[in-house]
Amino acid sequence: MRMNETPRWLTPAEQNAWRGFVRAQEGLSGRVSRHLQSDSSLSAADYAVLVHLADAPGGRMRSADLAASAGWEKSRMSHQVSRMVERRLVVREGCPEDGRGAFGVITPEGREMIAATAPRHVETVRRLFIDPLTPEELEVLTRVARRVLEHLEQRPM
Amino acid sequence: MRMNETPRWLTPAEQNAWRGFVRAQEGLSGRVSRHLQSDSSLSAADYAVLVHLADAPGGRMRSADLAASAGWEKSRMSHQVSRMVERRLVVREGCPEDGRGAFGVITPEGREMIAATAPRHVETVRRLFIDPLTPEELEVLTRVARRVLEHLEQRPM
DNA sequence: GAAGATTGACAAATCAATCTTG
DNA sequence: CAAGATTGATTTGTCAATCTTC
Repeated sequence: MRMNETPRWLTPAEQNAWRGFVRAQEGLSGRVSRHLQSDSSLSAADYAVLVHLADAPGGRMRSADLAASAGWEKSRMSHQVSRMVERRLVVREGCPEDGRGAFGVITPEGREMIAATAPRHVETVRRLFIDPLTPEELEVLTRVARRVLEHLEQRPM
Repeated sequence: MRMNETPRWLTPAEQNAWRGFVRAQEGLSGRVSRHLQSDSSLSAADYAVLVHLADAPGGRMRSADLAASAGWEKSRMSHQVSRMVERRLVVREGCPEDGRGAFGVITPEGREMIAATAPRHVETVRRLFIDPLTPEELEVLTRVARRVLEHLEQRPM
């Protein structure tokens, strides 16, 4: 358990990177969510689900795929979809080939909602995230994100 | 309201940057939280509060400062502190100069907790976040985070 | 019994409303 | 009545347990 080794503390620069990274994303997501909510009564979670479904062929996806595409736990997606079903943004349908499977399917109301919301949402993201950064910074960020995500996937738990 | 302008959609590269940024941070924070939780029964939020208090003179901070230092809403911090008071990690104390004010003060138990937890936590952050990135990337990330945060602060709401 | 998915109980975050002192 | 802070109601997320089909 290596209890008696001196830990390698983070340098101030490393701390700034870590805390800044976390806080910048939390701040951004929070702000974007509030804009979304007040413009459209959609949460960021609602929006994410609708985007993925709208892009999918037939407006439908298997639960597990939908969860994976958003990077969420299955149970989180299931709760989310349940709430969206109540608001008629989505419906559930069984899977003919595999009786265990289930589809989430976007409704016409869901499509209307996202069509009406997307333009302002995109503007918000552009204004708060894209605009203040240079193209090079965006590129680095993309690389970094990909690397971090791959690294996480390689390490189970 | 500019309803009939065609919105400037995000390019694929811009989408990747935005989604990647959000997902990388969510993935990282989630993983780090779970490590923390299983190692120590502290949540990431608990840890953040304890770190700030432990660093502060007298192990104490005014509620508003504590909230600001974590970048949280006051009410979130208040709920968080209440839960931590129940677990004896923190106590509340009144402010002599200003009767409205309140301090959060770390307890000896709180200090023990964080001292015991910090080494493994730091290792986790290093392994998952610092190690897979180059120093240049960390630097860019820090700059980007600072810029984004400043940009957010300038725009109220 | 394992895969696919949902449920229920609980913990945490958000928002508006409230309380108290200046 | 404004500032500092907390509370309560509601929504959202997490974890373990369950249900059903393969």
